[in-house]
Amino acid sequence: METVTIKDIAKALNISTSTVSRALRGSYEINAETKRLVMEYAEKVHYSPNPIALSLKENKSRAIGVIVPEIANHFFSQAINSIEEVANSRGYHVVIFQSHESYEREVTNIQHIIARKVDGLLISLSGQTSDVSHLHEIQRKKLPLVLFDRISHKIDAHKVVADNFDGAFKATEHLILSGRKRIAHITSPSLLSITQERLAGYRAALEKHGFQYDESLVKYCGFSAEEPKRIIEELIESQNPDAIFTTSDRLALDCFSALREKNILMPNDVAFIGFTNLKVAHLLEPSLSTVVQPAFEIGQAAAELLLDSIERKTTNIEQFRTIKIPTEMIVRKSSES
Amino acid sequence: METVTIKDIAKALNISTSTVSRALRGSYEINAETKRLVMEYAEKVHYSPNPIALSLKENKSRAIGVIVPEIANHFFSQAINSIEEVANSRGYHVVIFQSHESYEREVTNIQHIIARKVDGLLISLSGQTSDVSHLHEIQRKKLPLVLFDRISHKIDAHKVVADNFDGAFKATEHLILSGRKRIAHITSPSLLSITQERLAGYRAALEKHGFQYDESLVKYCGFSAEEPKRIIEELIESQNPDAIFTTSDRLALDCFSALREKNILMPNDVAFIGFTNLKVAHLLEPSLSTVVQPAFEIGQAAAELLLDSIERKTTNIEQFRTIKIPTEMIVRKSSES
DNA sequence: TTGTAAGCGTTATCAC
DNA sequence: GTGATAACGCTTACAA
Repeated sequence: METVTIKDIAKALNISTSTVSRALRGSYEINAETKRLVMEYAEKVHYSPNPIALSLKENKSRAIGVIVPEIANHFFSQAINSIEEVANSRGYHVVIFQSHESYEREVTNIQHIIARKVDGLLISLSGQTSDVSHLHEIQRKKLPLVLFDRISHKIDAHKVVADNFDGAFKATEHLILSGRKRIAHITSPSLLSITQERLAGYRAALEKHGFQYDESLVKYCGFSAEEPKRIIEELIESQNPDAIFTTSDRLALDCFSALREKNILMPNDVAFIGFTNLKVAHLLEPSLSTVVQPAFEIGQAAAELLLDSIERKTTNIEQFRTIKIPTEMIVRKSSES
Repeated sequence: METVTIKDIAKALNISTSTVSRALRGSYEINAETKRLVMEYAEKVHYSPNPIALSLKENKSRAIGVIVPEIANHFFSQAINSIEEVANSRGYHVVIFQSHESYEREVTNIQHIIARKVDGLLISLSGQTSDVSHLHEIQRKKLPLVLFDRISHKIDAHKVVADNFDGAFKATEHLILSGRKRIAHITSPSLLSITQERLAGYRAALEKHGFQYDESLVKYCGFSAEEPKRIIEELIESQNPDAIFTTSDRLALDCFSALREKNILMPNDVAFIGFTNLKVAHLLEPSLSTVVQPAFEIGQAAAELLLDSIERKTTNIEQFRTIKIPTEMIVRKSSES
């Protein structure tokens, strides 16, 4: 990787490196002619400043770290999409890490991130994360931090989330209003903030309409390939729901698969709604109404919040913000049975 | 972002920075006691070396750049997944860029990448990319480069691809053997290497079985939201295919949608096969046989090739390799009409 | 075994 | 208006 440095330019032009530097960054105290000369030569040899040297000098890397449970998950890849967009437009680069839903790997990632000297960190917690001392460590080091989507209440920091309560409320109410009585809720691990918020929305809707909350209709699923399948089959068999409200593409698909196998028809036998991202959702199953996860908006807001936080000099007496992105419900005609 | 440096340790222990450095990196020419002291203190104050300083010194960043058309695409996010895994396990970080299928943005990304001083680059070309002088520029700078999936024949470099010819051949033959006569092929922009390879496989299978290649059954689609929809509808209407072989999740979904709207049944009226990634594929439509895109394996092989190339000192007289990953065809019973 | 000093590429602070 | 010099954090000849 051959490179042209400021030194090479200085040597070639028989001037000092400081002059070159000044010319390049358009300092005013410089001879117009010298400046032109330098600029021309720099252009000619494709000079580009070494960002690593800059980083060392300024003690910042113009890179932000992003830790997500899994890249190959539509929600997170969409979020990363917008994060990348915002970051790039503001001159930052994005360094990606995956926790693979493992607390340990999340901690390791954090260590890497700290060592890497990124200027800030965006994180969505793993399904196993309960203890957040690794995040406190980040804050102790005064590294700007924004949690998004899967957050923790054990830490005071910037947060960006979907309005999961409202989304779940709307979803559940939709099922109720279309006449369903036994509305199952299949959701993510109970540890996660999104799980709790959605459960609360589900319960609130039930209560509003005079339904009794029935614990046996609620199932938490991990991220393995088999567990959801098993749990869902069990639920369908033993609880006989006439509607299902689920919280991810993955779980929705597993539900469809299970229903298909048992020859249970949607929307006749079972009405369905889910928090999903796939544009495919309604192709998959025309009766699938959806609460769209605002992945793009969450990533965008999180990245902007982080960059603002990085660039604000007076980072000390900073108020932590929590941004809640509204969700949109898309109701398919065919589910209005 | 407060930090402990080697200097702080030296000062605290009243020794020189070089001694600290030597102790830390376990140099042999050092007193065991001094070493212990340094190690202990470093541990205590959570010392971690500044990778930026290292980078500057060694002129390498231990980061690799990845340019993909779109992160929020299952194929690429899966590929990034394995790239991240390989890179991390070998002590590298992954910096992500998206071209958004735009040649211009690809060029800009390359400039960023070069400026960023990554140690190597993985790239999958945009749908608009024909000219590859930006890649030649990369090579001129002796920056290790691996093209994956969407490659170009205009450049001699390491490449990792799926066996698209074979996959397309198998897919087409499968449709032929199940009795189909008018097999449409809906595919990506004709510029792309994958498009050409798959088209060749499709043609070869037709020829083997004595079918005449019919241009009007082959349609190229861009990546906009509307174009594929329009093209597909037109094709179905005017050409009356009894089978469709398509080359991406996106296109498969658009086909399903179009067929549904026209009340054309699968697999009775139309048999279907596609290059897809979604595990969902067969849930979507039980008749969908699939040639699985080996995204994970491609990413893995590409990352390994790149890192080997980076770490091999004698990068000069290096043979360029092309790795072809086999594809697997998954045939659903119900498509054997 | 340890310390001194130079150097990686850049900019800021002094002189001149 | 320009040039020398120090500094960012670290490693490594070279001296001691």
